[in-house]
Amino acid sequence: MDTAAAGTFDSAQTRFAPSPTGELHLGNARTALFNSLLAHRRGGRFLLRIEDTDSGRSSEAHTQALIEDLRWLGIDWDAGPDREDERGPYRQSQRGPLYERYLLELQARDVVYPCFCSPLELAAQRRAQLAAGRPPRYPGTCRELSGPQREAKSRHSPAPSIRFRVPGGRRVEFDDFVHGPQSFLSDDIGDFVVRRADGTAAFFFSNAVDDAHMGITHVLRGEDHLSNTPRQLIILDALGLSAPRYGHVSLIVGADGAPLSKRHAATSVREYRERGYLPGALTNHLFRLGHSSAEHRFVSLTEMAAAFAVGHLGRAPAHFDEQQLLVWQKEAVHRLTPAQARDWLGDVVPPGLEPSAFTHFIAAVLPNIVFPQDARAWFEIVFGEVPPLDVSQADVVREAGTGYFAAAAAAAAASGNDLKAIAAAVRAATGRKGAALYLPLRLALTGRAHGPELAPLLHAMPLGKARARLARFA
RNA sequence: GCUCCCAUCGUCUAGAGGCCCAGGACAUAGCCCUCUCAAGGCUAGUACACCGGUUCGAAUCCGGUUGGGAGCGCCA
Repeated sequence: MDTAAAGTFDSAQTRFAPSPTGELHLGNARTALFNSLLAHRRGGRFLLRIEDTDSGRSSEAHTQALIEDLRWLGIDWDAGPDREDERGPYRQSQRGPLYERYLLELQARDVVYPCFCSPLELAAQRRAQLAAGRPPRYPGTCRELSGPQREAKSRHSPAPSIRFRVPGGRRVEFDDFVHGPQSFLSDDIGDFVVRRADGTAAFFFSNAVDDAHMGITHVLRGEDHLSNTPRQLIILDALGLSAPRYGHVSLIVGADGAPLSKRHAATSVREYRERGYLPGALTNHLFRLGHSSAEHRFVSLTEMAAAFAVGHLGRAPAHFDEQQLLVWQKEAVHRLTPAQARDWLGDVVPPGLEPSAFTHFIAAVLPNIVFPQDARAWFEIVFGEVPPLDVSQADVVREAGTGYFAAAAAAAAASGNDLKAIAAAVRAATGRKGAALYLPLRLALTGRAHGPELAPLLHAMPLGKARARLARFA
């Protein structure tokens, strides 16, 4: 879309600014991913800023969980709450003095004013406006209070909030790097709160001030912020701070097009992690949600950064399809090294299993499993007990005959667990070939008609165990 | 209600007026390979929401309709 403008994304300073009020949501994870890719694409910096001004809803536990989940995904930041630098602190709860300073400046110029309306009054007004078919906007009750009126109010009202006096009759324009030119009328924007009654800075204010202060050049965020962007532009303008470029990606929706919720699928990174999904599966899926790339292979974050194309960010909502995620999960599983697989499987691995036995086992089984749970059955089959055959399977084995298995067991004893040698011996003894030759072997050895390739599976099996399983039917 | 965003195969998407009776990836189906499943190879089907307009020509531009989404919070 903008090959000419692509250069303007070099050395992008980006950030991910979550609010630690819950688990890392898929949509936020994608935002974090895209921002990190945008920055690391061409020598930029990516920052993590925790927006915890709402002390009631924010918690340090959530902050830690957020950091852990981002790390798990493989996303890394150049500075953040755990890696402070001169532009920090990276927790908004610790940036109060900065906000206060800017607020004082606005106060001195009468750009903001105290609002004594109570939350109850405001809620009632909103309901009334909505009921009357009008936009629910702050009616400006405290906007033009005189000095004495304010003093009178403040005597018998609790602490006021501070509102921004939105100038009338102005057109706010900006060029969204995803959606193109945008234009809003300031008359459609009500005076909004920049400081809560408890003294903390509100989102529009702290978020905009921090972006400017931290040198953020590109803000890539969800489309839910698009129509609020003018407020931040107005704030920045009043403060004389330069605004970043904004880009708004479409939201992720469920299969039915409705906002993604528990009803459709798991919505947090943590849940997928607990269900055994690999980080690469999630990042590869997210990479292609609302973003298109010529890169169709399973790729690393580094490769993603190279292939990330701002001009190919989507404007239409992207459906989250678990079936597609599953494809990446299989791919991610297939790519696991034995050591990584052992970590991934965790306590599904039988305790005390020798590393070399595990390596042989995992080489055989990995192509056939998707989740750790799938490996459990194969551990049992290879190192534990073989499951009983069902009636039709037992028929196949009986039909093969005792001579078949006598030859197989003898070959197993002589050759070790070499499928080639065993199959050759059985073929010589019975003249069987193809499925008639291999299926009874598979059934006797694994108790199942389907499964991983037989040769490597057999190779992973303890020596005496394989022979004994064949001898059962001799 | 007002403001804003969006609309191409099942899904993710390519597509910036002729290169498109629409391309790719994944999924699906069939075939091949094969001891089974998976993998791999080959083949197939499936989409420009609708209605008008502009134009020699529209998926692409304009208007409307419908449908979806967001915002209008002392949430972020």
